[in-house]
Amino acid sequence: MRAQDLLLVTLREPPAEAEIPSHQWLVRGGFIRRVASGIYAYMPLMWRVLRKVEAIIREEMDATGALELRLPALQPAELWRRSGRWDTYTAGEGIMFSLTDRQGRELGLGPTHEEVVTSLAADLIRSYRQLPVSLYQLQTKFRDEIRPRFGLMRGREFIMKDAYSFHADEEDLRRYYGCMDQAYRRIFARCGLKVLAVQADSGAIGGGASQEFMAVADAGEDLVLSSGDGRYAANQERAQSLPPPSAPLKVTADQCFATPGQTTIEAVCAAHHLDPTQTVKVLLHRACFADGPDQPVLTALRGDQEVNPVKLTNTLGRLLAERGTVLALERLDADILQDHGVRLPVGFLGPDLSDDVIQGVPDLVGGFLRIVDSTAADLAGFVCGANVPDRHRRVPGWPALGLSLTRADVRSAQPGDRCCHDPKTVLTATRGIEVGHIFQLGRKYSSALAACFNSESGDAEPMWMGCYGIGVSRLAQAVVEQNHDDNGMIWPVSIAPFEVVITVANGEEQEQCGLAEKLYGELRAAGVDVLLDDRMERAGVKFKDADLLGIPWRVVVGRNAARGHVELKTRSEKDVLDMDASQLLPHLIPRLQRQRRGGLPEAGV
RNA sequence: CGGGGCGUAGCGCAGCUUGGUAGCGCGCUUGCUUUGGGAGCAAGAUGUCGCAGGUUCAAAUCCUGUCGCCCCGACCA
Repeated sequence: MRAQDLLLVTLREPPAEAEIPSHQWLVRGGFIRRVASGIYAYMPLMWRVLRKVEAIIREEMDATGALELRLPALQPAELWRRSGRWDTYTAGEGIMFSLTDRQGRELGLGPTHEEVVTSLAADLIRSYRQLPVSLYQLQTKFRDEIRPRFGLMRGREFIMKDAYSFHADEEDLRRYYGCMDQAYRRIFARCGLKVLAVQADSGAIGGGASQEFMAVADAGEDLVLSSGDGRYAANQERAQSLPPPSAPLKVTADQCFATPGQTTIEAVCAAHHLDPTQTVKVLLHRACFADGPDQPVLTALRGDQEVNPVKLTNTLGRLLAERGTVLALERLDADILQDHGVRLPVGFLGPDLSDDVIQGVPDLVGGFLRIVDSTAADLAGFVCGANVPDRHRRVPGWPALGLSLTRADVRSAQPGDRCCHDPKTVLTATRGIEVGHIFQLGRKYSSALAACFNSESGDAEPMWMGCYGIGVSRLAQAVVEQNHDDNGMIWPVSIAPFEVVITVANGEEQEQCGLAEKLYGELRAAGVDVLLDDRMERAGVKFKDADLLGIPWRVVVGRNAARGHVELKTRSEKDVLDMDASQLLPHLIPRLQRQRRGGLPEAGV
């Protein structure tokens, strides 16, 4: 490709819309252009990168025996009603774009494809002899994100590789899940991406075990907690740890005491010589369901701990399984309660807060579901609010409160906490970009959509399913986020838009042009992805652009062209190698061949 | 949706407080010079000042509404 023909438009200044480096560089380099919020055009350079990423994914997926296909983006509501996800995905907090056609039929633009693929599997798979089957596609997905952000990182339209596997039993599902784990590690390594595999929450997709692949980056939206010994890593949403030990507190009698204006744990502790681990704090939430009024929830935690909303939501989903999926978990807003005549002694709440206080609040039904985190439940004696303004209470132990409580782990693990597997190591925090997520779905979708097969014994059984996603466009941007400097992007050879750029220092010098053309032809003949910068620009402009675009190898045909010499330089190193033009290919080709393998260990070298 | 901010030339911005000829830098076009790290000089083109109402002799500027976008919080590849 010649730069003349590339419609190369680079920007000298970072665009105002871009916040993080990878977004700025991609826009400045002319790789992407914003069309609307969260909607981007992939320009020719970006498209070349994406196609290379997709090729790597195809190779590795095919190697696991998966079959590529293409499912429709436009999907009937009926299918989603059968899995029970239509309402949760379109109503209120829903993430699916939906529409009605001219006959009044409801349709959705696919944010994911479990329903479609499962119903196909139900149609096609009759016998255990056909299993296992793994299907995948590379496709544009649509999600009505509340807040699109960071260019391709969180778009409303993005490219995703999604795969779905079907198995006769759980053991085979586990086996294939392990295969996918390995395939994913190879894919990311080949793309030059540093990732952490971490235990994850399954979220709206549901199911059993799941693992996320996190590209390490400060701009990442997720917090990963990992142990120094490499034996444990988890998304904070899911992470478990040993809480710091509590300071013992001897409470001989149940008694109230005055805490005027002391509405925070810190204030109470400071005024009464207490440690936060000797206190219990209370949080009030409402859990929203599709089928009616909200469930009030009271959560008690040890004073030094923070609630983990994901864990709490999951706990509520289990306890209230008959009400379906928890659509949302919201803090009970004291101001709103006050509008309905409910006066809460905020700052002085205790676990035994009476159900009476919320009677008459619209959209709330019944009394509190009371959850106590293990950190609080383990306290023998503690201090908590007395449910009366300006008063707290010493409690000799939970039996003294006479409550019906559900014990659960709903606290957030924190960096610095001791690890469960080895109390001598502590958790440290890393930020990460979720580039892949693999799930063992189990039989949730196959049961709902009657995707059954006849087993060896002749019984009809729902298939065991797994699903496996990679954010393709997000991955490409994550690579830039991990690989850039003050001058621009630094692509790994394996997914670079071009492997080599030939920069003609002075386009008016016949000798330079002639030699550059000759090398361009030779490199192309050798199967190298090469860009010839033949633009009528000054050398400085071409050097700046070559750096900005991040092409890994640069050949400069300049002042030494007269004696048949060229310069070879990599994007990431400063050193320049001056060599006879005839040496260029013998020197470059073997190195390129190695680098095309990405970060994989070299075989047979 | 809640909170904060911004819409002025292709890009980045000033002008708005105090209403009166729409500006700067980069980019673009032409010419000359220059030619190894975003060149210099000269000449030039480019705007329904987001949109709609209102106030006014007069609105980019003041008022009302509306749309779009960005940032901080709850969702996800």
